[in-house]
Amino acid sequence: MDERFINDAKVFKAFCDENRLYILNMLKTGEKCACKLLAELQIGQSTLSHHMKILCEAGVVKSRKEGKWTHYSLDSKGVAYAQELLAIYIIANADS
Amino acid sequence: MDERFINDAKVFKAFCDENRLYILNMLKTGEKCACKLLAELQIGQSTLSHHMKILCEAGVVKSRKEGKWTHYSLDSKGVAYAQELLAIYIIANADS
DNA sequence: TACTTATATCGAAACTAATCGATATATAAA
DNA sequence: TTTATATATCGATTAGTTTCGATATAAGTA
Repeated sequence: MDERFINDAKVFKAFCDENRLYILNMLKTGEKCACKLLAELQIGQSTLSHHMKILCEAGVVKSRKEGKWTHYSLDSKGVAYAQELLAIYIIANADS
Repeated sequence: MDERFINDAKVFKAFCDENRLYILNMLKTGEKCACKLLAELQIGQSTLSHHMKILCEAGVVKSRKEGKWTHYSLDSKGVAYAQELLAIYIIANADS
């Protein structure tokens, strides 16, 4: 198995959990503090931290520390990359 | 948790496994028989069948029976839907 | 410095998904 | 009808993920 497929699967894994989709949906309206995300979700604080790590490592979300708080927002570059990646897998073209 | 996020996560789960990405990559060049996919992959026949079911249920792949053989191909409608869905989650816009 | 608060990390439990071998089904061929 | 082949389903196992509570870290406040 080409390592490419393993790495690409990691990016898509960011979108495989309903809590993460809910988080992404909240971030669409702009940067949010972890505490604000936590208040909306029905999960514990450590679980949120885990999901934010997955989203950040997939590159679709970026974090910014400000004092005690961590603010999260969509990372436009990572978001664009995820889109391109999906297109690569499902859009037929002359080259492939 | 809104059921919407649970359902949408199911679509993205199609892309979360490296073997499924490899299968999608093969299908980009056109319809393939299960036996041909199996010959390329390092997995057992029952495992391939399991992955094809997930891809079909997510709507990104369709199957066609011809005698003893089952042929799989990308489903352009499902593929377009998956793309739109991803865009909904990660592309900021004025409405959201 | 001591205390509080925000987030991250750790370890374990619960849940989900991938995989396999065996078997079932269905089609085709002999 | 018997046999062979292609794929699907079943049950068990293994592997990976989500979740939690407890604790650690780090920043701000008294």
